[in-house]
Amino acid sequence: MIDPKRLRTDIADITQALKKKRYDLDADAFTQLDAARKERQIKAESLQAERNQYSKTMGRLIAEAKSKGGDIAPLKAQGEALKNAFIEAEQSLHEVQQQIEELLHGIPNVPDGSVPEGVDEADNTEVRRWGDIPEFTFTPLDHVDLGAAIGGMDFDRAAKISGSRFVQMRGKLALLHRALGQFMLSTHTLEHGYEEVYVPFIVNRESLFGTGQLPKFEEDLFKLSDERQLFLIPTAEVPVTNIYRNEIIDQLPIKFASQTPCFRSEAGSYGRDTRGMIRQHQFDKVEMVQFVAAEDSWQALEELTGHAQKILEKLALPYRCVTLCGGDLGFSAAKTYDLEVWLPSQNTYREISSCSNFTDFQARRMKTRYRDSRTGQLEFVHTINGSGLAVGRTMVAVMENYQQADGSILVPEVLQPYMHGLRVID
RNA sequence: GGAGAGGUGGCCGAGCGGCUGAAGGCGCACGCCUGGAAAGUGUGUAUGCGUUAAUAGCGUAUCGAGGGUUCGAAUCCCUCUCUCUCCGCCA
Repeated sequence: MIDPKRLRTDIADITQALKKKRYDLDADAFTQLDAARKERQIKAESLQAERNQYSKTMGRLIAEAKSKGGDIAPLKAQGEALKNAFIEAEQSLHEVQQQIEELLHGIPNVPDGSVPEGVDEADNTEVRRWGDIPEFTFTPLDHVDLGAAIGGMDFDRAAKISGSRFVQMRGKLALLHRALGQFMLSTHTLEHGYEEVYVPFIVNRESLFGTGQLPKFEEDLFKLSDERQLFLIPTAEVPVTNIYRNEIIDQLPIKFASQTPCFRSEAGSYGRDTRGMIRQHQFDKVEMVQFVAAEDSWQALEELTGHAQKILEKLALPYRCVTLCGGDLGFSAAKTYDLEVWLPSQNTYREISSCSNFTDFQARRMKTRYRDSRTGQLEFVHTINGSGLAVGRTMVAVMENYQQADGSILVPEVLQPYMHGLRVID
């Protein structure tokens, strides 16, 4: 959520900045609503003050009236009149407050100045490339064909069990999948200073509101039919970030890493990536989440992106890093780097990690604060998160980049300890 | 699933219709004391919102959440939620 105070004082600047995100802020509507809010709030609060004042003297007045044998009905009637006047003012205040809130909840985070202009992913700007694109003396297969040849990657049976966009794996491929997750988690905890967390995979509306998936993006989520309004997590970002919802953190920074399954309805992407494991309703992901002081978040974003890159580098997978342009940037993010891994079968780079600085946007929604050591004031923390990495897509990348002419797959050296020393999958 | 008990400030814990943003204690901060420290002692110690030049005042809200009764609710009533105890069931 954007700071409403900032919206009052800098609305022109914010409106301009949000254009980059292709969001059209109705500044006049906000200004009018806020003026109405101010007027009504002053009125309601002064009526309430009057009423409080009156109620305080009531005990004495009633006692006096009674001792003189007087009638206390008029005293009560006056109190009642004050109450009714207040209730009316309060209702009218609530109306505007609700409208303002609705507007506020739908405004995306303001993109950072360094975010490039643009409408979609074609306008993302490349920051760096790493690794050499492998050259094959044969025509490389994609992971689906490789999986079929090896055996143990079964989309048909997954469809029978569940439907489209699911996979079932067995044997060495299931092991490879597990090894990848373990390798990532171990690297982040042992080398990058993250603490491992295990979290619920089912969350409530408040948590999804906190990180920004709700109220706008409900159709992307799997919702449980149960009356409690629970949802399957689309990313570990939701439960992990919400660990500190409604709390004051006393020690920053905090760095968490967590492996979870992620569930996405993929509504609106019907024709895209229908083949293979690239776009599934369920996939595993290792997520890194940092809570930092406001002044540290930009550095933390660079650091966290580096941690994700490190995984790709250890796996010797060629990748590039791009800065998302305004139009491609998510609702809650102020800036996002995507890491894209090389996929030989597609002869292109595909997203495998997304690392973002949310500044105080999520913290404001979650009411997650810390005490600034210099001013002693409570401030909203900044949150940063990123995939480190999407396990399913990493598996695709390993299979395709490490394939050999005979259809077997070499196991990257760093994974071998996690795979009982296995060097080749065939 | 059945029966019961409870959620009050950073923590513990009183309060059970007006004088309570909330006793008392612990913790914390600052001062005094001390050669220094401990002990002792004094003072202070929530947050949001509004107004404002102001982190000064003033107003308003908050005692798990939401609703209700009342002139007035932390205190009474209802719903929800979470925690604990006992029984049942169970990975």
